[in-house]
Amino acid sequence: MASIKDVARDAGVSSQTVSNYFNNPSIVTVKTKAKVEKSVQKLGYIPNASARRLRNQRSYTLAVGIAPSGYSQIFDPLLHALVSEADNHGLRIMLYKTDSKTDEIRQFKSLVSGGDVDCFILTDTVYDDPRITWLTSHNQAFVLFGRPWGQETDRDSSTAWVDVNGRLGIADVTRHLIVTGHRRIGFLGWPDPSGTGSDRRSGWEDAMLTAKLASKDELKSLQIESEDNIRAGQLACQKLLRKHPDLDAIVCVSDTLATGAHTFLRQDCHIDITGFDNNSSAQSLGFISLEQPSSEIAHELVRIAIEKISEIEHGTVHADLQSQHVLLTPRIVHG
Amino acid sequence: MASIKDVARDAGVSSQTVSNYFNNPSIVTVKTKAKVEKSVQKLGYIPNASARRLRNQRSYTLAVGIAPSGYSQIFDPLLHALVSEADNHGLRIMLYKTDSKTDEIRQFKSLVSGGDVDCFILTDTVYDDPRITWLTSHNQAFVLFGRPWGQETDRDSSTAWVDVNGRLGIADVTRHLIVTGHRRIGFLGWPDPSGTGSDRRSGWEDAMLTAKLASKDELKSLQIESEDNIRAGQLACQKLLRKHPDLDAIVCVSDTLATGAHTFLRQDCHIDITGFDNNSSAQSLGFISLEQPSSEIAHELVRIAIEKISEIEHGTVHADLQSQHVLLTPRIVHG
DNA sequence: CTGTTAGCGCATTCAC
DNA sequence: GTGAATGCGCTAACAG
Repeated sequence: MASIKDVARDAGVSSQTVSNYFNNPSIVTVKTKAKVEKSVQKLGYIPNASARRLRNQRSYTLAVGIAPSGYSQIFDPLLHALVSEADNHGLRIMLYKTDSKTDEIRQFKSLVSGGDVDCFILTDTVYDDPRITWLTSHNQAFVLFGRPWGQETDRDSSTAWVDVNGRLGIADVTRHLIVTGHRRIGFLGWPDPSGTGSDRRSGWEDAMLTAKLASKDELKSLQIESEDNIRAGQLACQKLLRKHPDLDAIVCVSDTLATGAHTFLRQDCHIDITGFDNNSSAQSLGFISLEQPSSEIAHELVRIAIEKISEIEHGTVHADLQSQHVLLTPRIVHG
Repeated sequence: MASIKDVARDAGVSSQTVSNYFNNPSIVTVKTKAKVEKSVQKLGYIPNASARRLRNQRSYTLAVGIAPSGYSQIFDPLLHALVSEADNHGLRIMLYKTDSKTDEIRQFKSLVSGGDVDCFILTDTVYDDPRITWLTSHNQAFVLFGRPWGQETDRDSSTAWVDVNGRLGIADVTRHLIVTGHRRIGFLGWPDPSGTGSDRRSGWEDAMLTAKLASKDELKSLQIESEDNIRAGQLACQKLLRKHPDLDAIVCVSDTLATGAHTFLRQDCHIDITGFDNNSSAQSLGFISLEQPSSEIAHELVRIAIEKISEIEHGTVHADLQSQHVLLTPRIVHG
């Protein structure tokens, strides 16, 4: 509740000196600094956020959308990492609801006009996403978590994103299976169209082709699609095994499907299963999985957000475009 | 970007009139209202949040803590419901990190002194929680999600909370099993001490004792404890069945454990399983579960938050204490 | 019922 | 290097 004036009075200086102490420390005498420091400590002074925001015309907050479905793209650990990373830079994370893409744009309008948000973090974007169009045309900072899937054009190069290289991750895990003696490796994927799903699947295809463990035609037969839930995973696994009883491993596009496969096969089976996300099921059932590097994702997301905010503030595009398209590698976690 | 002055100029009135249009509409002429309305629409005016916050000394934001562990008490659907409900009342949800209870108090300090937050929503509280002590002594509004477990005293009556009646929910589901012909019903629970876990277990005990399906001693033997993960659930289920091969149903304290039990038993088995939370596993595997009423929880949480903020603002405790201790009933969801 | 005045807390000009 | 003004956008008190 103490204001800058209280500190100034207590320290026997003027309020602007206190302001300088925080915003431009280099121009304050060491002696004065000590006095201010003491008073700040004594009064527990913290600058008032609203006043600072009003004065600087910046909200110091990042907005993250949260979808109605239980399964939003923003997973729990990432949210925490984001809050933590933002905190390191004096930024806050605010949530807004995204019941639909049009509803989301209504939210943008309210948030932006109200000066509530400096930068948006979007998920689940597609090519020609109306949200991207809106934000761009309103000169509003934003970063995507997840590449915008679909036809790519030049115009995308100005759209910053951070994503996880599922293709590489799945290829890594497939290679791991190969070098540990597996030869007949199936794939349990999501139904098309799914950008993320196709990307991950191609990792398995890459590794299999390179290792000459299957022809392109055989790859088609060695994979099966399933909705992302345990029961569907169990059934798909059963179906795949009926077709290929000789499988010695199954790479799954998600931990949910891997859990389905694993629980269908039970312990006594010699078929190895891998998943993606390293959720609690992967840990407890002990199958190999790929962990999304939440901290790094958050780190990059916040870094780019700050860049974008600065770009918009100064009306420049000084940043290296490459550095705003970040592809992170998931880490293999052995059960 | 339009300010209240722009609207005033465009509408040919003073800026106060525009302010009144929003904050005290009853004192504005119908004719004037129309003019203002038109200009607001035309300019897409939205009041600047920071200015309003500074002026009114209110942040219009609720803070929700987010824990580092993947499994925070605040689950995804609740978060969405919270954002949605807050939005209905012109409130925002801000996240802050809670790496530890002491770290959390440091966050409080920063958030409160900075005027960033009007009310906190806490989870995972215990009796004599240092956070509660701090918030209370600093006259700061807060609501708990989840009762503070432990020894209860008078002093708790001023602490508002919203919780889900796990005991009643589990008793309901147990009764459902009984009336559908089950007699030997086991329980798969969490290890003590767990307030929530004990609460839920006692629901099963209630129903079993009332139905005279077991003596108090037998109840002890019909239950088993397990860490909350799938593998542990599988093992505990196995162990329980070895002791009681005649079980015809197992009530589980969580969907995770239910998933463990269900996947251990497989389809062909005649033993029914129930869980708690109605997560995606419950839905896909098709076992009975209890759904947390996220919308209601959010509704009550926000309602009480608003009450608390008003109490603190006016320095009164006008609210009915009963209405600030809300126990909601989970809903049975049949697979 | 409408318009004028003042100030929320801070930070960026300027003189000194 | 420090202190005195000014205004960010808004709204609660007044006066008209």
